[in-house]
Amino acid sequence: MEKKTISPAVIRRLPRYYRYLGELLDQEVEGISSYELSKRMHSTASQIRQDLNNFDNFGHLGYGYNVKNLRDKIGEILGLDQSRNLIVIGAGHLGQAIANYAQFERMGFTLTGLFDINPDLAGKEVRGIPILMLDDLDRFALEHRVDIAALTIPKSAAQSVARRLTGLGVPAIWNFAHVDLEVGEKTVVENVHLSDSLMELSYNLMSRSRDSK
Amino acid sequence: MEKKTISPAVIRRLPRYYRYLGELLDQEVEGISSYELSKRMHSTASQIRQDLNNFDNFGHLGYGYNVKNLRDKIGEILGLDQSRNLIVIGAGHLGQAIANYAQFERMGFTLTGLFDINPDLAGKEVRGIPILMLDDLDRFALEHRVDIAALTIPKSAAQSVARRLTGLGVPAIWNFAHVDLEVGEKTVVENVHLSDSLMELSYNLMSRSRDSK
DNA sequence: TAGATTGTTAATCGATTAACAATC
DNA sequence: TAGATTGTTAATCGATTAACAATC
Repeated sequence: MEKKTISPAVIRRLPRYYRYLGELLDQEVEGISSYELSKRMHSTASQIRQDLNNFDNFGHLGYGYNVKNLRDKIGEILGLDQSRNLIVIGAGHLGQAIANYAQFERMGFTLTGLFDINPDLAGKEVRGIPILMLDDLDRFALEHRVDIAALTIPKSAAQSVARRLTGLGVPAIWNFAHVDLEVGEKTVVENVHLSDSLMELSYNLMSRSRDSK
Repeated sequence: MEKKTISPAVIRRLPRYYRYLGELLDQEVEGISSYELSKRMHSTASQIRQDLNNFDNFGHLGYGYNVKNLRDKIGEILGLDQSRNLIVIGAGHLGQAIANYAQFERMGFTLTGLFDINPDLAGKEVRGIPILMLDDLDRFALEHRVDIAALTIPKSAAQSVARRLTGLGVPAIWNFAHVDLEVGEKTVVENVHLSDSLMELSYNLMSRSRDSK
């Protein structure tokens, strides 16, 4: 159905294009050349043209790209035109931060469930969604379609919950626990390893002070 | 002082090595070969040897690598042997999640301040650290050394706070707002763009269902 | 010792940058 | 039209994988 496969390096850049094109849209910019966009994004015109040519030919010779068309197309490629049900497992601060992040709804994600093991939280609502006990997960998953489960639980619990989720047929896990989950090939896992990110920051901070000496 | 420069691709992998070596240490594994480690990490022995040879020669012929030595060395390269003061700006759920994450202290990061603009939060404590008002930031920064500021505030406020931080001489920003901050070259910025991460997940979910057809 | 495993060079693969003919 | 800007090919750069002599 789709033509050529798009390289991982390009995929990683697509959300960033999407974000910048959204800003341009807010600023009511209708069209932009690869060169102008590259200046804004601190990228290169060459890379932008290479990237965008992975899908359809959207540019207009002598004019550039239509911001709205291009953004819609990228959104489509990223699957943002689909609607996805998201549950959050772990209703601590991190879980609630994600649950509260209304922005996600704009990208087609709907929070449909929130789970924890702490009985004190049972019934408490976040944006109209009651916190359920983890024991209810199986029943919930049978009654509702779950596309993505965000895992905001300690790493000790993450692997077993992940296994349970794949068993229930949940196709994608957004993993915030500091472990690499071992799941079958068919399950999509996206990791957000905050400690890794902080370590990279730490390294850059080190080499910065080294350079300035 | 340090020999050759280490490539970005290697740097990005170091935190992951650090994590796996920590697990091995917990399991009281003393030594491991590049081949064994590659199986655990779903990587290749060749890449591991290439990566580790960026710093000192740590391997022992016919034996492999000493887990403890190697982990310490990687920690040192990442700067985890230094102690760093961290402040969190934005005491919402995300900010509190980070403030509460005790694990960071093990890597040499100490939470020293927590700021918000909501007067209702003034004086409330998180792990013994009182929430201060953003107005107090300048005075605080003059009185205490701040190495890293985590920005867990809406994107509309992020750029101006970032400018303020750099003005105060804060060398590094851990940015959770969904904008790319425009700061001087000397400031280290590490971005955690959750929406980008979710979009990448969405893409992978799309292509998964495409493949299985 | 003999088997195991490194460090390192060479080969391959992928990603980025440069260049320019085509054309709106 | 003439200037601007694309799509795309070729050149360069960087990262990964393969191979193997050196040696504990």
